[in-house]
Formats: sequence, structure tokens, C-alpha cells
Amino acid sequence: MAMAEELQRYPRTGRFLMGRLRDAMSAEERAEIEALVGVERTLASGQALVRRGALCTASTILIEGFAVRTIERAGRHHIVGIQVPGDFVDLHAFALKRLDHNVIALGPVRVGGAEHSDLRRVLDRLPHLARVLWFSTLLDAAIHREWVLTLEQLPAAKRAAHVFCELWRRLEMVGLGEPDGFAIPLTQIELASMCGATPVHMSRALRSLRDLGLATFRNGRLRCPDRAALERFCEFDPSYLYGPGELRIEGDDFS
Amino acid sequence: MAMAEELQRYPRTGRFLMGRLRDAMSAEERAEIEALVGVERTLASGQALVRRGALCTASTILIEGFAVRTIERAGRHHIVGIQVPGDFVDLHAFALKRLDHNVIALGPVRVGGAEHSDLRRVLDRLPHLARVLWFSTLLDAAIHREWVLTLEQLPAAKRAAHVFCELWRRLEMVGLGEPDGFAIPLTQIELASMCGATPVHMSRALRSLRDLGLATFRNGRLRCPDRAALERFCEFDPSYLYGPGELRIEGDDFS
DNA sequence: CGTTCCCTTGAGTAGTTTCAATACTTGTGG
DNA sequence: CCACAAGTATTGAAACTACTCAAGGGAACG
Repeated sequence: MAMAEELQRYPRTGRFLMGRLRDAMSAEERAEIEALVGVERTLASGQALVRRGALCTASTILIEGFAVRTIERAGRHHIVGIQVPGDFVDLHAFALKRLDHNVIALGPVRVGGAEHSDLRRVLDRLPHLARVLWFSTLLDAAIHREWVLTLEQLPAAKRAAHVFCELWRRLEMVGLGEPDGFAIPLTQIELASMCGATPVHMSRALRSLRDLGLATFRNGRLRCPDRAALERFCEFDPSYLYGPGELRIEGDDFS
Repeated sequence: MAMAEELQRYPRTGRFLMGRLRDAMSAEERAEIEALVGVERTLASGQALVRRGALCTASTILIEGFAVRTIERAGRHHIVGIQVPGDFVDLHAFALKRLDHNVIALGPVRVGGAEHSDLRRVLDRLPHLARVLWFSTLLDAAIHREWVLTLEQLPAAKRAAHVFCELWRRLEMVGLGEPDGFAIPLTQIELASMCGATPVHMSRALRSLRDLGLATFRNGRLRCPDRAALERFCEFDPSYLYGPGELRIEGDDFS
């Protein structure tokens, strides 16, 4: 399979933009990105990849594992985004310098770091690659917009279903989907935070998804017997992920 | 005042990033941006600046007036973002090519267009300016994150207050704030859409803000006797707007 | 074998929606 | 100038969704 080959050739960055604009990146560009990512680190669950307000001189790519974006308010951390393997989680720090939020490891993670000075040197020389990286940060913004819409519109059970549908698609694009679900080290407490609900209510919402026969989430694993039904239930439209489909610009068109 | 001078010198783009990274842009860069924005158009309220899915070959800057980002679901448009004068509203279409949402005029607007081919030529030559434009699209993402947090956390009255606080700050940064409020052609219906509430409930929420003596919103004008109290009420922390303050990188540091 | 963390269930309360009815504007045509 | 329509804003009552408080069960780990 193409995924395995890509990962062998680019062990640290092989999943980056997989299923999105990766096919618009030349071999040279892929090699440049891979070379940019130097030091690998391993972090335990709950450790910060980036802390809000800190001056960033490097950006981090998630090689393995998951991370959440959190913002603190009234003393509590709230999850405003989630990242999966292959995501360049704080690439936006290259332009922002300081972030408005934290990025925290969700379960153990393996990450790679790219120095901003190196990044700058490469991107000044390769404007097309710069636009690809720009694109990848805009993908996060599109996901944020969809979360806003979901929080404005849907009740808790459908919000949870929407999170599941999104994660399933995103994991699938980077080769981590399974035929009947996916695995991610999330607890109901974190799911509740993402959905703007209390953990107690999330427990009830998940039970209603089970009772409806739509999905079962247990021990960090989603099991779904009928994906189309789940997506219909929460009115999930994957186009905002810019995968293969109507909004997607194929390799040749993106320049 | 500096604002007036800037607007005289750059009549179409003088407000762009004002109060944020504008002071990190050289005179040459400001002139390049101004020159990029060619054709001016005037649109009536409700007209689309960009429609979801359309192939974009130019990006639009808001010279005068307001716009909302909307996503359609179940036949209804929902507002997921709002733009003020000076915002390069669909700059992200330069990298995305097609947008996942619509941008609709809120009241009459005057806009300018920048061809992507021109933009590309300039940005390939001026990587620093490219990073500044990248920064401006990341600002939108930061605002989206704050909206996610607000929708997750706050009840309707505080959501409305938060929208007011944000708009007040953003308008202030581009020279459109007033000592005791601001003007924007929003109805309660649109406010409700932004806050994920029904119009009926928004009416009650606004009444509670009035009853608390915090703010009065009538005829598209916010009146607030005590800004600090309003900001305290909704736990508003403006740092995500990257204005002057803790996250802000001053001109010399941004490179 | 006992913490600790996570999940579940129940009961009462608070916040929000729905449905319905009633004004208040604004612009239009008679 | 008035009458009318359309869009916007307000209020009340009943139903629903979600929250809080509280208690108990289960799995994992030392």
C-alpha cells in the first residue's frame, strides 16, 4: 500500500497532509520537510508540547499519538481542538510566534521539531512549499469553523457523533482508520470538554448513541456498525476536511 | 492621528492589520498590498462576496462595511464568523482555492479584489510579506478557537456579551471604536445565530444585559456604560486578538 | 487490598426551545 | 396621508435539554 511506502521513505513526516495536498508536493518538497524535522522527542500523556504565551522558535509535528488544543478559563482547561498523527500541530507558531492556547499530549506521543530559522530558509527558497504549509494551517481553521457550527446547532449526542465522524475520516486519511471504527485515547471527560457538555451528560449522550445502535465508545475505541447512519444522524458533511471530493484541488491545479 | 494619515496614504488597505502586525510591515510592503488591490466593488446587504465551493482566483479585502461567514446545514445558514473593515476576508482562498463556507455582506459593503496571480508574484518575491499575510489568516483561526471556547462554556447572555467585547476591540483596532460602544448592522436574529441560540432567547438574553446595566444593543448600536464590567461579566480576555499585549510580537521581533 | 480515576444512574434545578400571540419598525402603494 | 405587508422585537407558558449534587460500581495500579 502507498501509505507504508511513504512512511518508509519519510518516517517522520510521511503522514503529513496524506489524503489532502500531499500529492501536490514534489519529491523534493517532501524530502525538505523530512529533513527539517530534526530532534525527536517522546512525551508522556498530559505533558505540554507548547504552552500558551511561550515564545516559539521551533514547530512540532506529531509523528505518533494524539494531542489536544486547550484554553484555560476560570481555572479550567477546555479543549478547542484535537490533532492526529501527521499534523504539524503548532506550525502556526512560525507566523504567530506566541500561541493563544496550549497543546497537550493525549496519551504518549512521539514528535519531531523543526527550527523556525531552518523553516524560514527553506520556505523563502520554495514558495510553493510555503503555500502548502499555509494550506495545512488553514485546514485547522476550517475544522474550527465546523466545530463552531456544531456547537451552535447540535445537541450533545449529535456533537459527540460529529466528533467521532470527523476523527474517523481524519484518521482514515493518514492510514489509521479501521473498517468499523478507530482507536484514540480519549476519556468521556475529554469528549465532554470538546462537546461543551458535562461528563455526566456525556455519559448519557453516549448511552443514547449505544441505544440507537449508532456507535459504542469504550476504552478509547469507537465501534460503529453503520457509518452512513452515524454520519446521517449528525448531518456530517466531510467536505470541510478538504479530502478527496468537491472542495479538493488535485495536484495539478494547486500551484 | 496616525489612522487618518494611514488611510489617506493607503485608501483601500490602510486598515489592514492595523493595531496588529501593521507596524511590522515596511512602507514598500504596504504599498505592494495597496497596489495589489485593484477593482473596487460595492455590494448590497445579503449579497455574497464568496460562495462555498466556488473556484477562487482572487481574494477580497473589506474596505468598508461588515461581512459574516456562514455555513449551510439542514437548509439554514449559520454564522460562524464575522469580519470588520480592514479584514482580508477570503485571503485563505489563495491557498485553499475553494472555501468551505460563504462570505455574505452584512449591510452595504465596499470591497477590493486582489488577483491570486498578482498575489503570487508579489509573495514569491517578498517572503516576509507572505508571512504577514499568513499571520492574518491565523488571526481568524485564533478567533474561531475563542468562539469554540465561548460556545462550549458560556450561557447565552455571556456569549452575546463576549461577541460585543470582541467586536468592540476589533473595531477599536481599526479606528472604528467609540468611547461608549460601537455601531454594526446586526439584528438579534444574526446575533442569535452567532451565539447558537434562538432569536427568542437572544431577545431575553439582551434584556438581561440591559437589566444588569451592562449593555444596550438597539438599532445596530452597542451602548455600554462600563466596559470593564462587561468584559468581566463574560470573562473576556483579548489576548487572542494579538493586539498590543502579552502575545503581541513587536515590529522588530517579527521577521 | 485499598486508592484513584473513570463511568453510570437518579433526582431536582437551571437554561433553552417551541409555539403562540402581540407590538414596533420601515417601506410601499393606494 | 393612510393602510398594509414584511421583517424585527418582545412576552408568556409548556416542554425539553443539560447541569448539579449525590451515591455507587468498575477497572487499573501500586
